Order: sequence, then structure tokens, then C-alpha cells
Amino acid sequence: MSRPTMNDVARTAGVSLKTVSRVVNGEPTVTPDLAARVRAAVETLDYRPHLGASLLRRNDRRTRMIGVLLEDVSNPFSGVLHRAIEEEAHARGVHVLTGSLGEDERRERELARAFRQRQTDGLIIAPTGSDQTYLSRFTGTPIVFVDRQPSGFLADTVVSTNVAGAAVAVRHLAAHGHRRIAFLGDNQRIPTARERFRGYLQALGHRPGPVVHELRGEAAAERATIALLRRADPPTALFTSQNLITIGAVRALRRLDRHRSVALVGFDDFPLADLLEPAVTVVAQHPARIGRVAAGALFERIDGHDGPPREIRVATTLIARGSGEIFATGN
Amino acid sequence: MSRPTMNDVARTAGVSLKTVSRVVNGEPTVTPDLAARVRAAVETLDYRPHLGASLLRRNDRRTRMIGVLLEDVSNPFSGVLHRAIEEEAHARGVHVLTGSLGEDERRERELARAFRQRQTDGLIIAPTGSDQTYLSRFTGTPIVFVDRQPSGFLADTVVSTNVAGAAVAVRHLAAHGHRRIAFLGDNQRIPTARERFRGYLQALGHRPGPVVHELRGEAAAERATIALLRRADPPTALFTSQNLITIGAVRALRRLDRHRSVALVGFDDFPLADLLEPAVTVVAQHPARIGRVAAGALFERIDGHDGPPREIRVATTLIARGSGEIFATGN
DNA sequence: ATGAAAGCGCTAACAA
DNA sequence: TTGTTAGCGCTTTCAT
Repeated sequence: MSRPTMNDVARTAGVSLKTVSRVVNGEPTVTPDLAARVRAAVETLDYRPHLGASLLRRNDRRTRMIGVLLEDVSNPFSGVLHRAIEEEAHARGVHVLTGSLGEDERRERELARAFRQRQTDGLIIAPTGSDQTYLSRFTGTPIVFVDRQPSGFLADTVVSTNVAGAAVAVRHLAAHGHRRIAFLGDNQRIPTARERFRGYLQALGHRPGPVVHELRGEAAAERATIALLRRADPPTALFTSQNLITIGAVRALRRLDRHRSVALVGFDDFPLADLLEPAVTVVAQHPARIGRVAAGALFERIDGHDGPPREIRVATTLIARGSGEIFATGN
Repeated sequence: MSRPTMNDVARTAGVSLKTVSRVVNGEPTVTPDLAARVRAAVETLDYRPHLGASLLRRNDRRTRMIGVLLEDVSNPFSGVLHRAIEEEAHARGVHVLTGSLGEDERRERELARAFRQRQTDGLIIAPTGSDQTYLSRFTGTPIVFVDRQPSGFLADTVVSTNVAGAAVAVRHLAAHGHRRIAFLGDNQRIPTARERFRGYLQALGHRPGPVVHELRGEAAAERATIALLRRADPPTALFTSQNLITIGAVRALRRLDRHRSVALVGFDDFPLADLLEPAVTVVAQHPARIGRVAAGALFERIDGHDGPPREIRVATTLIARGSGEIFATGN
């Protein structure tokens, strides 16, 4: 025998199907006596309502399920973001479908489509692709972007104050006497990455130091840093615009035994940054806050809010720990 | 106007509803001409099949969705586990519902029930509660446990070789001359935690050093370590049985400036362990492998495999980095 | 307060 | 190859 239906419950309780439906859905218009009998039948049959069937017939077509697309659920920034979103959802009795995108544009599109097809009430996306035009067909599904803003499609977006944060980092280095401050960054097609570069340029007036873009991952950042420090005229300080790049740079400085002489400020905090020698100065983002705000915005939209797309900026915080307070040596 | 249905598509394409169904489901028995007309109609109407309705009628009641319950999606071990599971699922066209449990037993039960109610094809659970008896009612939903084995309910379980791994760690310390090796551990109601303690005892014959259990989180571990080292007869080496505890211990050693004199081996690796001073020796678990294996086992069950519950052990690896190779000083 | 009937969007079983 | 009919498990609407 298969799973019991409302009909089975009705039969064993000796009531009509509709009465069972009323009890299950907590409608108040049922006599306590009948309600008790229904609940007993539910118990003995181990009845569980079929959410899909209920959804099919309901007017209020909410699945109470949202989709979250992140760069990689195993990286610390995404993890904290994810957790914060999950908490907000949990508080509303909403479940979360999760997907990691890596750098795969196609996977972003496919997962977004697939999640929507599952009738998720809304989507939170940290876009990895360089074009989100495909989302314009997603009518009826609220979308909020986090961490990176979209291209070719407009919706609520929650991101850090990248320009200001990067500028603060670079000015901090300049204040410690540095004149040749290198920029190490990643994919410049991503608006967020461009903003951080802009902050760097802004802070240095128009006298930038050496610049390296398109660094993918720790290893690439380590190699690039080594190359930079072996140049004839090496930088005395580094600004790394992303956490994996920061870690790569730390490894490079260690290998060259320059970690006590070359200053470093990274964008985005990471676990144990405070336990390294020297501890790493960063401009911290607040992924938990970003997640909370993004989830809040999404649920507002789901609940019918219909204003124009908002861009919400979350402030960053400079955390001086040592690596950024190394002074420039004479040159 | 609302979302188009198969009927709408049928009407605009001038065919029967069933023909549309055939095209949408890729059944081969449709003339190219009709199929093309259907696809055109799908395109112009922006039709998307309603998964819920389809599920309701199908014989093969697969949602192609699994549920994953983890301790905390924002901790690195869980994150890597999660990603590995997601990759296996993705390869099979399956989506993942995720939930974090913290230390909340009730949340475990509630989420497991809720996910099952959503007709997830199976569940992967890193149990936080001390009793999984409630799962015995979950007939028809395959379950696999990861990281920690269940109590009161039996199912496939994928865990590290905790006893052996802990013993290796402790013997490694003993081999460096240590005789007073402390154990710092967490919740002893969790079988996994007990196993690690057992490995510790096993390695020391019956001459254990100081033992502290029930440490919850980094801060507690830090305090406990400080207290331990201030005793009259302090340990010369520490075995920390979990990654947050290891980090707490590192902080304590730093604060007391004993990080170069007291040896430390931790159970479970963590990011940047190799960049600390001294780099932290660990018995590494392999969360990615655990995740892959667990997902594999779950999908086997979903595909109908019906053997007895299996306990699958994943080996650990000692990674000597420095902190575990500090020799005992005369005493 | 309770129930009967209709139908949500789709697929199974069968017929043409 | 195509179409017709019934019905998945539930909620709606309308009657009682």
C-alpha cells in the first residue's frame, strides 16, 4: 500500500474529505470532537499532506522555497552569506535551494532556470556570468543580487562599498609612507572588481603603482606577487582586492621572506587572518549583514513590494592588524 | 493573465494537449512538423511545465531533489562536504535543499520532517541531536548520515576513522618524547567525539594526561587551554579533537607565548593551518571524499539498492607541519 | 459547522 | 502517430 491521502484519513475518521482539509490547514470552523478524530486518524495512518497537490490547487501559489546561487558554498564568504540568508528564511518558514556556480556562466543560467521551474518564490544570485539579460524573461520571480551587481538586467542589489573600501585600504598604506603600492585583482569584467580598482586609482590620484588583473585563485596570485617583487623597482606595499588573492600574496611574501618588510592590505576578511605573522590588515566586508539585507529585500518583493530596483550598499571596515602598518623603507 | 498551461500551448499550436506533453517530455513519437509547431508555441507563450502537477500524476515519483542537513553551512568542514554533495547531485540533475542545524536538536527533527514533506528523494544528515529515533517513521525516504553516526536509528553512515586517526595523532606526539599529553574535546554524547577520545586512550595505554570534555567553540577551548597550562604540572603536548578547539588552543598558546614550546596536533584540518607559526600539524579528514561517498550511497539507495545499512569509514591523513614536532623538554 | 462537486496542470491508459 | 478520458491529492466554491 502506498502513502495515505486525505481521503483515507477521512474514511478512518468517519468525516468528509473537506473536514480533514480544514483540520490539516488549521481552519477554526471545526468542532473539537471531529478535529480530534481527524488528528487521531492522521496519527495512526501517518498521514502527511502532499505539498505539491496542495500547491496545484491553491490560489496563493507560494512554495515557501527560495533559490540561492553562490560562487562556491565552500568558500568562507559564501558560507557566511548563505548561513545568514538561511536564518532569515528559516524565521519565515521558508526553505532554501542552494547551488554553486564556480566560474561557469552556463551553470548560472541553467540553475536559475531550473530553480524557477521548481516554483521557488524568489532567487538570490551572486552572479558569476558577465551577462544577466536572460533574467528579463523571469517575470513573476523576484530576484536579488548579492556581492556582485548584474549586467543587462536590473533588480535589487546588495553589495559592499567597494570604491570607498578600496580607497580606504590604499590610503591607509599611503599614510604609512608607501608610494609604490601594487594592485592585485581578479576578473575585470565583474563590476565589483572594477569598483575596487577604481577605489585604488582614486586613492592614488593619478600615480598608480604596478597593476595586475585577471588573477584566478591563490596560486596565480602567489606567482604574480613573486614576479612583482622580483622586478627592478618592486612595490613596497600590496593591495589585494579579494580574499584568495590576499592569501596567495601572503604565501608569496613568506616564500621570499618579505612578510615583515612589504606592507599588505587585503579586501575582504578571512578566518585566522589575525593569527598570521604579521596578522593581516584587511578591509572587512560583512557577509552576514549582506545576506540578511538581501534576504530581507527578497521577502519584501515576494510580499508584493513593487518599487524600482534598489542598490543597497553595505559599509566595509578597516581592521588594522599589523601587515598594513609596516612603514615604507627608504627609497 | 496568468502563466500558460499545456492547454494554451496546444491551442496555439493547433494540436492536442497530449501532443504537447509528448514534445515537452521528449517522447520520440511525434512528427517533426507538429513538434516544431509545439516548440514555436512554447517559445511565444514562454511556457514552462509545472513540475508539481507533473509529479502528482507520474508513476515515478521522483522530485530529483535531496535534502542536506549540516551543522553549519558557514563552517569550512561543512562547506566542503556540502560542495562535494552538490557536485554529485548536479551530475545527476538533482537539486539540493540545505539546512543548518547548529546544536539545535529540534531544528534537526523539524527540518528533516519538512524536507521529507517536500518529497525530497533522500536525505543526507550530519546529526546534531543525540537521538535519531524519530527517523524510524521515515519509510520510503532513504537517509545517509555523514560526519557523525546516528543513535537509535540505523542507516548508511560515512565517517572518518576516528579512533585510528586520534591514535595516530597521539602516538605522533608520544614519539616526540611527550608523556603528559592533554585531550581537549567536545560533546561526548556524540559518538564521533567518543571515538576520538577512545583513540586517545588507546594510544596512551592507560596513562592518559589531563582531559577536558564538553568544550563548545573556540572561546571555551581557549579558556580551557589556558587553565590547563597554568596548572602546577602542565601538559607538554595537546591533542585537540576538533577544528574549532584546535584554533582556540592555538590562540591560547599564543597568548601565553608557549606556541614554540608546547606541541599540538589537531583532529581535522583547517584553511591556513600551514601559514601559522608554527604551522599546525593535523590529522586531516577528507570532507570532499566523505561527501562524494555519502552522495553516492544515497543515490544507490534512491535507485533501489536494498542491502543492510553500511558503515563506511574514510581514512584520515597525518599532516606534519611543525606544531606536532616540537620535542618534549626535560621534565 | 460540514459536505459535494469541480478542477488546478499534468500524465497514464487506452482508443482511434 | 495522435487524441480522448480519467484521475493524481488537494483546495475552492457553493450548497446544506
